[in-house]
Amino acid sequence: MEQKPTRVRIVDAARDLMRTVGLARTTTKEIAKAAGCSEAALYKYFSSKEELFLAVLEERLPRLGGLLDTLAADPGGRTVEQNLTEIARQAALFYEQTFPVVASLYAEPQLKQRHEEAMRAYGKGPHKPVEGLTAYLRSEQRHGRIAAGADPAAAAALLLGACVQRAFVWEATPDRRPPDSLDDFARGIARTLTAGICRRTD
Amino acid sequence: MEQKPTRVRIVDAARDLMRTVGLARTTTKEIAKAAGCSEAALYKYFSSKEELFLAVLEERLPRLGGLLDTLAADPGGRTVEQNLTEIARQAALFYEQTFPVVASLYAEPQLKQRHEEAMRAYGKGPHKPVEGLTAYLRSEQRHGRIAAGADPAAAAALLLGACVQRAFVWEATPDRRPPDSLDDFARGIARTLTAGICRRTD
DNA sequence: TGTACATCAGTGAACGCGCGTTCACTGATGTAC
DNA sequence: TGTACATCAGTGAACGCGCGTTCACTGATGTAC
Repeated sequence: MEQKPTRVRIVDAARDLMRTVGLARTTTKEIAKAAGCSEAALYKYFSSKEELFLAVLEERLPRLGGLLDTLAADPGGRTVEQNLTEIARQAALFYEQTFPVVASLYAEPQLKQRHEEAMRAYGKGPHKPVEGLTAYLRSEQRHGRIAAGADPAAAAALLLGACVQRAFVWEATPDRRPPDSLDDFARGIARTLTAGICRRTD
Repeated sequence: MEQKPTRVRIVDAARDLMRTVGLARTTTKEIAKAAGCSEAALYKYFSSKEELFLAVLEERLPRLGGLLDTLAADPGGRTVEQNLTEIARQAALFYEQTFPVVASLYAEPQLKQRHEEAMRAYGKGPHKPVEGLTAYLRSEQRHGRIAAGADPAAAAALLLGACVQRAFVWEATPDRRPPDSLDDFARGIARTLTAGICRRTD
């Protein structure tokens, strides 16, 4: 059985612990134990614990950008509602993975700020999905598949907001699970967003 | 100048530090300094630092329940869109205050879990606003002011999700501020949610 | 083919600091007679 | 009115533990001649 390089094992271990026991309880001792090396080895690859955490954030958090950018360029042969359903699905999965780790940075504002600076330098960040989805909706608007008077930025905030919310609300609940399946959720919000809830006169 | 009771000063100081320097850097020494008492005094009122944090969470976090419950009982003489605009305004303010503190609990899962258990015991929790708003929308639906085929739960998730998202997305941005004013934001999402974004045939 | 040396990934044990917590104490206020 | 004692809010200084970090070291592998 092949053994992964030590650095990879360290970053993986740190990410796993951040997710399971939380940022505050993720100690160098535990990371080393989980990675199967000595604590001293951590400092051969990272100059400090903070640098290790930054590496986790930069190298082990999934992206959401791709899907949105490709859709903005080419909506494919699907309806707007179908596309929004798929976006909601992907976004909900993305935030489910990402949110607990990113949220815990609020406990360490210095780390949070360094992470944000690093993201900015690469043109990433939590505002990118909203901007990407807004761009997609605007392009649909130009093609006439979305009402001319609609507000793409508001629509993007609504859709992605619902996905973020889903990631954090239902954990605090007794059974720790959302009340509906991911597919039902995605279909429901895509449909509601496209149709609106007001009473139709026709 | 009247001096507040020591216990109040301690809890206030802890809350302020949690917000400014973050949960991880909020030490008993700093709390005592900010409250103008000795560290030993903290232990006259709380059996541990964790108990003090729980007191902050239970006694110093604002609620959102009220507005939603009263609206569900009596929508007043306003349109659905007007009510949703006001809800969005209040919710955005609420999450702006609440989110940084609650998010940081992800760094301390044990504290997070104890807090959630305490909330459950009081019938509170982050899912309450969604349920409250869903209830309000359902009552509007019964009164025929919302389309019979609409999905109140999805609509509630969209509206409140956008408010949560607003609280956490724009902090990571270079200027740390949302691109639009609170009023514009609230109006935009309420309008988009009621009207929908799809092209009308009429 | 053997030898002397260099490089490299990783370690065990220690270090010092800052943290949450506790201890023995103080000085002010209340109370019984 | 004075005295002896009890109660109470709060303190200064210390304690011990766990943490991130560093140090001197090892054993394996590569390389020059």
